[in-house]
Amino acid sequence: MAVKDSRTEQQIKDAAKKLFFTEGRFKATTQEIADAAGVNRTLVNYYFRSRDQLFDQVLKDARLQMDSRLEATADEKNFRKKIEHFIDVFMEQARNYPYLDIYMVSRLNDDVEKQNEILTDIKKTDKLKLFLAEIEEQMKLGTINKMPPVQFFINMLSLISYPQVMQPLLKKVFRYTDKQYQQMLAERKAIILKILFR
Amino acid sequence: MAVKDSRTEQQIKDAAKKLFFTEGRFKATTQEIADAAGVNRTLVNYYFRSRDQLFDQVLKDARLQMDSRLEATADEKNFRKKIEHFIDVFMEQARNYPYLDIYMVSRLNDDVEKQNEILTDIKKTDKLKLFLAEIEEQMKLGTINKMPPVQFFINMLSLISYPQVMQPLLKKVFRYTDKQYQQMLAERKAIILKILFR
DNA sequence: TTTGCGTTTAACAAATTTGTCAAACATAAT
DNA sequence: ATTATGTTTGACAAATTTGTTAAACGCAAA
Repeated sequence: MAVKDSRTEQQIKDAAKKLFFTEGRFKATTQEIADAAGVNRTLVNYYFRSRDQLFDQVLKDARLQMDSRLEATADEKNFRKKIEHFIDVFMEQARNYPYLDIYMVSRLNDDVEKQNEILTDIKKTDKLKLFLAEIEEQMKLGTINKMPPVQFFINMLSLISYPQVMQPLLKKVFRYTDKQYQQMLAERKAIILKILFR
Repeated sequence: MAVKDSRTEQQIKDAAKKLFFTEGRFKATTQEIADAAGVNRTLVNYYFRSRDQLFDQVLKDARLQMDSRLEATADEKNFRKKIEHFIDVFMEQARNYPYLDIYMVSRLNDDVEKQNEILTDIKKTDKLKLFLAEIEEQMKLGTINKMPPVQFFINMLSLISYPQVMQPLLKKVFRYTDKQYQQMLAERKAIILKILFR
């Protein structure tokens, strides 16, 4: 009998993820996704039944990605090294999937009423709680400036992600070539560290 | 004769801007916009000819808004006060139109090829150049940490805007009520100032 | 009142996007 | 070679969204 193989299903999902998360083409149609995957459009229905179900699969992946990112705590005792590791992970993520976060926000805004069930039960993970506690501890130790730990966390996220999300616009504002912008982004790890550690 | 009055045209544009910039409903249809404006859908075509032309008008407004924001330099001699004024302006803007920036990015990503002419000639304004020069000067004076002035500017933008853009998601992650989140945002001016000024 | 002109509306047409289905296809097992 | 099972395709139907048109409407000037 025929083997239930076919990487088509994955190809379609990957194409959708690339369009949404990497290229920020939020209004991509199933036709565009199929084209990007190099397959016939009806295969989207064959494998996912409907456009919405494909989108929900993709959203679910985004959510898992975010969860795992929030859990991405290093087995590093040294706090500064741990933060460095966080920045590396987040920056790499933001480089590959600059629009992942705002895709999720966008989906949240789309429904408003429906409150997409995939995004309902997002919550502080245990690791995140532990991390926030550790941040607070380090503030007491004086390694970093005192503030609500959540603010420290949000600062870190902001400084990493926003320049990636805004890349198309900021490139125009500053008249930067792609190379110049990447160079600027590369400089940021050190700058962010300096900011976070007083 | 009949007066060429009718605030309908403006109502439609305002409704679109609210949906796009304030609510982040990027996939809003003309029907939804008309509903939000409380008018018949065909009036969109009557006043703007086509959906795309309305969207371009809205985009043009966004662009003007951004331009004026980049120009929003205070007649303030004291550098710190000037930065405070900037933060106030940007925070207020981000509060009213949290999705304005990413709407523009989204539009830039939509076309890719076409390179929407409305967003082609965005560039460093003179005021922005002057501001960057002033930032550099202040670094020499030691008021703020040394780094490429553009990085200082981007840090400021990131710390202000990202928490607003990500509000729907971060509210879930941290299990914050709306009130708690607004409280957290309100705390940020002082925190951002502390970060920017060493 | 009537005329003129801009505005609003509903019905309709066109365009775009999504979903269905039956037939063709591929390939491994019989 | 034939069969069985999963995959792919094109043609078609349905749904959604956008655009057009002619008629109705409102109101001020003649």
